[in-house]
Amino acid sequence: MVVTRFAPSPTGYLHIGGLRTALFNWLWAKKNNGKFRLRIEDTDLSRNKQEAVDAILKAFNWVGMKWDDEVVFQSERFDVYKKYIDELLEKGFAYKCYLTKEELEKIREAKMKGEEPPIDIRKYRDFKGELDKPYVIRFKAPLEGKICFEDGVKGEQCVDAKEIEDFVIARSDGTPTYNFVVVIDDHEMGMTDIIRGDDHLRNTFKQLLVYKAFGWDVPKFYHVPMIHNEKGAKMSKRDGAVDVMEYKREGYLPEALLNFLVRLGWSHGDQEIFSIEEMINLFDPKDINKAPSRFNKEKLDWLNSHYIKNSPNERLEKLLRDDFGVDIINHDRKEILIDELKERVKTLKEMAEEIEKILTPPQEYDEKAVKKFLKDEVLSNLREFLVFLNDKDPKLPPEWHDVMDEFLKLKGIKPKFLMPPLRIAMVGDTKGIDLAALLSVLGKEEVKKRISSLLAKFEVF
RNA sequence: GUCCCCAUCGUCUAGUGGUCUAGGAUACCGCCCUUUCACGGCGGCGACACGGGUUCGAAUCCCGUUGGGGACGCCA
Repeated sequence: MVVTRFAPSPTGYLHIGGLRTALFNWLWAKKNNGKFRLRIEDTDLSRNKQEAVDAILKAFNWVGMKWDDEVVFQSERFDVYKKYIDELLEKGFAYKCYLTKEELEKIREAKMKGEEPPIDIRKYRDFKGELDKPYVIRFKAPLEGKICFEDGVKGEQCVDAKEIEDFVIARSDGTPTYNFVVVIDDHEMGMTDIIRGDDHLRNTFKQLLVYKAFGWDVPKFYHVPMIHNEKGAKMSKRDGAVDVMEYKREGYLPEALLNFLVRLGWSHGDQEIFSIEEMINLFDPKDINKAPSRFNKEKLDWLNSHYIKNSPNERLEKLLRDDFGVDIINHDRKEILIDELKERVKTLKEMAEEIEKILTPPQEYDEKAVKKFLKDEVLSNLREFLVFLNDKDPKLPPEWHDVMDEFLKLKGIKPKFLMPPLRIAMVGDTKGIDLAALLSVLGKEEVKKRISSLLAKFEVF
């Protein structure tokens, strides 16, 4: 059985790049009728935050990716790790290192500058005694040879053993570190396939050594290139929306986000639109690209508008109410309103704004529009239309259309002397949904009110 | 600095030696539809980073250059 996982560290929110990695893992598990598991990597107690965990789980809920079994928290498994660390210590695969933080800092600085470190990081590798000083536990990495593995995306990956240092597996406070616990958990959780960002490629070699030390089977690795920002560099908070939930707040549908993300670094011929079912059926990590890709908001917008168009009105109404505080559930003409709007907006947020704009009487009138369309004779048209409306009772858009037509014929005037001004009276400018639909949504009384308001402001007696 | 990864339209990508005068999508531009703005329809602009090989033949294979990215923690 295929078992995959997503293993975020709780740092505040679910990152958009993390979501794509999670999606790939989830799809692959689903496709193979396997399991997709969640593990919170919170070994660094100083950074552990409960709200962060909640935020991540919430994001998963929003996009509808369900994980199997219970969520594993590494912070609750320290005794397990301790056992394995002791085992490595006993078998001579690991050792206590008494180097101080200051000494380590010097080594690190030298490495970054490309200089020879002043102190050998393996100083205590063969030290037999015990010192009454704080220590970390390091893994004894091989001194020579090559370490290799077959990456499912990038092919065979090798590194010279001397490139891999004796890495820390337990801190001086006894807590275990990432490269160690990942292996323990992936093994105990039965992981068969690991799809993760290629920023982990280097770590894989260290992890391989741990697998080997325990004699465990090594899962299949797939290292997927990162998502870059629109400038081509690693995405960071500076780039705006990196928090998945930000997309919810901005009015994106989860399936649009998922569709967008699945096509970032993965493709299936020319296909652009994928339902969740199609993604599951068609996804295969062997089709993941080797090159990093850039985040591209226009494409996301396009997908989102596609999914909005294809959403049932009822769903849209609920989202509008729950997420944007625009409640039109009881509005008589809500179907017309939603039908009109869903065809033209890119986001739910935009839709909510449009609804507000329509349902709220205009506070002001667009200057340019007024100048262009509200000539004196036009105002008298509006006044006459107001009267004309008295013994009419249009309800649906076609009826409103007929009423306007009739009026135009009766007066012998062109549409532009009635329609744009009418629209200005309704919403304050000349842009928006079909006029007949707009009038229908507002209803005759409101239409009259708004015409009167406009006349009151511009009519000169 | 060291090691590693990558390289097709602005962007996401198809493409695995001949069917490529390189396909799709998005963005952009134009036309049509339309009282308006959008949507939609149609059309257009637009790329194999460069230089060497290999081959009858290269976007596809090899080498180098350039460019971009990543890793180098008692973070994950």
